[in-house]
Amino acid sequence: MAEPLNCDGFILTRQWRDTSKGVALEFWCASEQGAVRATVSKQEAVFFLSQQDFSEARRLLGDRFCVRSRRVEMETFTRQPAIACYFLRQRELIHARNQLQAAGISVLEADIKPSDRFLMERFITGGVKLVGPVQTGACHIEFSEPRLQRSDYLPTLKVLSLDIETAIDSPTLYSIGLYTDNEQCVLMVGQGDDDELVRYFADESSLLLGFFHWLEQTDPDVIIGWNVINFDLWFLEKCCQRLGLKLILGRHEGKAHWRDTDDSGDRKAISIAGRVVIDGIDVLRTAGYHFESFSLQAVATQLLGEGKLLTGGQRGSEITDLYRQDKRALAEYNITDCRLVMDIFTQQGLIDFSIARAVLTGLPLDRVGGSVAAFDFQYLPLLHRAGFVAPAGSDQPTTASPGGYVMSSRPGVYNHVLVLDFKSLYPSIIRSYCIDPMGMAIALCNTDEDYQLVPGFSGGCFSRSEHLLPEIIAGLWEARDGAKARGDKALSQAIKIIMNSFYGVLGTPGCRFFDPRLASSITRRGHQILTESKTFIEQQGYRVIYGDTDSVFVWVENCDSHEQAQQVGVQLAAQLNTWWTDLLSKDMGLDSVLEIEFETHYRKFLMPTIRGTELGSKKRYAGLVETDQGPQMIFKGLETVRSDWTRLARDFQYELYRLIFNDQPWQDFVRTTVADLLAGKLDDQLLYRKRLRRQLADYQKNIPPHVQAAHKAVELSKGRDTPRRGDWIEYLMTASGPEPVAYRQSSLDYDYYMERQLAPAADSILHFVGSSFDQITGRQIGLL
DNA sequence: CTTGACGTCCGTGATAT
DNA sequence: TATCACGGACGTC
Repeated sequence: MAEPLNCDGFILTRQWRDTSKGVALEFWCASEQGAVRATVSKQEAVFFLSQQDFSEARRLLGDRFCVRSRRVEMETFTRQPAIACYFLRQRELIHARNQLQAAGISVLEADIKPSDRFLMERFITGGVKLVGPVQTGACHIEFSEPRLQRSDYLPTLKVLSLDIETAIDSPTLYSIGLYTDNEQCVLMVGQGDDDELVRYFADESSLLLGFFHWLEQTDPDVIIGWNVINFDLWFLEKCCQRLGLKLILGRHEGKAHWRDTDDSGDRKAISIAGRVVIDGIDVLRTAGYHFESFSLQAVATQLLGEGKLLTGGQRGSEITDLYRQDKRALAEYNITDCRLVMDIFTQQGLIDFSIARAVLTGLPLDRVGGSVAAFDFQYLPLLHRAGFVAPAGSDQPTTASPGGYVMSSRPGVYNHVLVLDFKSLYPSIIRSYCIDPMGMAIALCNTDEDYQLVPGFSGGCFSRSEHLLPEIIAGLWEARDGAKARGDKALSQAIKIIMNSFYGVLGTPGCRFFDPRLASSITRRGHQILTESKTFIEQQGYRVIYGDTDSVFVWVENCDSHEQAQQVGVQLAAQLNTWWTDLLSKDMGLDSVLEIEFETHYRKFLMPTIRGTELGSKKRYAGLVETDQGPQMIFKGLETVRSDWTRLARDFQYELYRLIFNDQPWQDFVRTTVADLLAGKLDDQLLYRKRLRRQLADYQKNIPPHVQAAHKAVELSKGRDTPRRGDWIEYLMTASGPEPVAYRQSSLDYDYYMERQLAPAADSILHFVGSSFDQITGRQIGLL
């Protein structure tokens, strides 16, 4: 029986499908009352044409190419009247779109999925108020034809951390670890007495069926894991195919649907009705975390200070040994990995981060990437209400627009260097200079000579009063300030990423609003702002020794105290802000939201030269800052922070810089390091680690060292150890060239390490103290 | 399916000397 | 044997 209900929910999944009566939409939500399914049927599919193209379309396809059409109160970006064309089903829309596009007609907004259009036009980005009749009796709440409205509701999601264990060399499933806040268990293939942790199943089929049953009973909203889609779930999919089962992971017996997200088929996406799958690696990347290795072991160690129960290269065979000899121990290992993933999510607030991102962008909770889609979701509904239809976007080859401005640097070792940087430069340019796709369309079509435009670059210009993007950015900016004030780092970070991506998409042809004039009007304005800021600072009597995109590095030459340097920094920032505000106001009548901040004071600073020249380097420097915890070294771009350099070189450079920055003797340290290296005391620091960025066979033009090592690994393991794309190659440099660490045959080439690792790591700084690695070590006899 | 430009460094392999 | 252009990896913003 049906009774009316009013309920707040949060959209987990969205789907559309064609039916005989029109397009049906299905939304699964999480709510206080449990899972909710809302079905909305009889929706029309829609795209737009300019009036002129509409006439052409009718000539091509006949009067009835769509079920109805309507002149709407909207214009194209070339200010032609727009016609909305409606279809009973999405497949008919797609058919018409393909025919029209083949005839060269611009079909507008034909790529928006019906479910997304439904949500975006209602500004529903996550939270939703559902009002309508519900069916009771099911294990979830079933809304039929409800009204959906945006709501600010934030859910508490039920999370399952999942991890499977398998044989290493055959597609055999051993166990599935399942970890929620309320229950932890391991389902395992084998004989044994069930206990509080482990439940045994006779074979893989019964284990999988047991898992599906467990999932239905536990009914989580979110499944998390580590590479969980491409490894765990894909492995289970393969098992199911082999055993003639269906992978039932969704609510209401929903089968998993798979989609390739790249050409190679290496990366897949999964969609499951009513549940979202969030991968720990993806969400950390999205949130801007960076780790040298994203292995669970490495990340858990860094974030939680604890690691897995089994580590190291022999893990695969250890798992098989455990499976044969000690299933209870394997279960402990399995559930530990589940717990580590859960702990990482909890500690770092990754579920809250995902929710915040979904709310801000309108993207599904589990969507990876999606900057272009996020822009559409925010922009299109506002654009429509402002009376415009979005352009079609083109795949024409385009003129490139420049990126950030990187100054040439003045190399040297300095005592006091200040870094001032513009806070969210590109977003603040968009706001201050009214950068907006619609605003540019309006300005370019304008014929009134007295109309006051905001000039851009590369032929771009903008309406002073009619724009959308500056307001969108301003809204995000305000939300970010709020998040910062509340100490909500995840949300603040999420907003920062989204603000920047809204600039990024305008510069990529994948975005329908792409236009080099838009991108250039942002980046070239950035060049101007940086260059003129430099001039201003130099007029105040300071040298600018470097700058990159949104920052300037200021040398305070005559300075003898930390306090004095700080004062200069604060003062310069204030002066620049006033100066820019006045300039925008006087010259262009604009309200500046540009804001430069005094960010860092380096007590010691090194700007290296390009190796083997006297030219200043870019994107590489180091310095010493005073913090509450004492002095701290900062390295950017140098060997110390590069994962493709050996531990030897990285630690050596760090320590050498530390000594020199602290005016301590360093010569003995260099000599000792060399002596230790030659004595074989540092052999554990000589490993090179590089990623195979492509398939082994694709390295044709030349064979770099790590690829040579990979080939040797294949050969020496008789093909059992064949590195694949994306794998790390670990190798050592030996008398016979690079050799994989696991199959090394020749002796280590210490000379090579001295010449190619220690010397370059040291010379960048020794250059400025009038010395060199060779001079200290006496490795080469001069010719004089 | 889809933010990117800019930059350094090492090593390879071709070419000139 | 020296020089050069390019491929490849990884970093900064």
